[in-house]
Amino acid sequence: MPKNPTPRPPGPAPRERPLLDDVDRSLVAQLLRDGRTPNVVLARGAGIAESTCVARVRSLRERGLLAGVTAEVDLARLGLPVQAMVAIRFSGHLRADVDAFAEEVSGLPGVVATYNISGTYDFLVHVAAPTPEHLRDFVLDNLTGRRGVAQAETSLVFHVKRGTDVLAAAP
Amino acid sequence: MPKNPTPRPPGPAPRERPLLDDVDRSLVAQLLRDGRTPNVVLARGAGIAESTCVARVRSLRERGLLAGVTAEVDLARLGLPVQAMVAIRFSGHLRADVDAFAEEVSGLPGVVATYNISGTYDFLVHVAAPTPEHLRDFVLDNLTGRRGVAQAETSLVFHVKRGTDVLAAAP
DNA sequence: CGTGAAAGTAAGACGTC
DNA sequence: GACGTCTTACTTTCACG
Repeated sequence: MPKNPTPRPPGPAPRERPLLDDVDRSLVAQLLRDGRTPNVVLARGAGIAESTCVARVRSLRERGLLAGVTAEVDLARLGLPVQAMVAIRFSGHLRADVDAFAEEVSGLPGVVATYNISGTYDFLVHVAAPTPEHLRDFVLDNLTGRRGVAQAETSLVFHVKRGTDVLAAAP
Repeated sequence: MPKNPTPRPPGPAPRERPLLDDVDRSLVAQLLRDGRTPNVVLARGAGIAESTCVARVRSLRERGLLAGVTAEVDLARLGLPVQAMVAIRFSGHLRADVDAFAEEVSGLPGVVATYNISGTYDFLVHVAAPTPEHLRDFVLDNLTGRRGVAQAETSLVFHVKRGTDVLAAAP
């Protein structure tokens, strides 16, 4: 493992330089639209040679900017037509309880994602279930009853639409 | 285009048969973990021949079970360290306003996803911004001021953890 | 429908500028 | 760092069980 030239002390946002030039930006944008975009197309789109493109993408991966690639599935057609966002509020806010929550809940069947948030609620749990009954059971069995959980408010998710231009907000 | 043997009349959930056998399940699960999993590995994992695997995956795509493949990015490292979930409540609930909301908002820079939900709020907008100031501007400029929007409650997103076993809930 | 083997295509490593 | 070429590995097509 190559050690970083600047060991960057613990801090929130790595805000040194452009960090991403126009080429990187183009590559990330393309891979965001289609994670299986072939290297040739990637290279043409960014205006660089194929071999250079391989190197750039690898660099992006090694620097952690590109985390991974995942398939997008239609949960309804997979037999999970009932989706919900469950807002969770903690009572004691014990550090141990809060920390364990996301970790444990993310591994439960049907959990799409867990959001640790500020405000009225502490967590949002995005779940998918085969039927409303399954959803109810999931909430009662896995969320409401959990240590430290004070309240759970369930909202049905009618539709999810992914953003198409997230990157445009990056400096 | 091959026409469907069963034109399936308008209805909510396609709940005919297994719809997915064990092979399909294995393929989807693998592609969920890594959308770039090579066909060879996919085939071995599912216990089928490579050519069969190609056919199965294509079938899953054509049936709409596999929608697409997208790269996972580290928003913070991309210069968007401030994430928020903005809960939106509508006033009049005009069909036109509600319909247009998700469509338009999803295209705005910084928007990760838009959730149309039931309950106290009508929408959740997941956004990413470079700084808290940018977030504030985004909410005021693009959400609060929008036609039909009565209230917007912003919660910072500290951490997002994707579920690791969504499929296990499928029947 | 599933399979094996051959043809077509893309990805990754190397030497050079 | 970026490039072009070459080797390797993967995907895909096809005739067949």
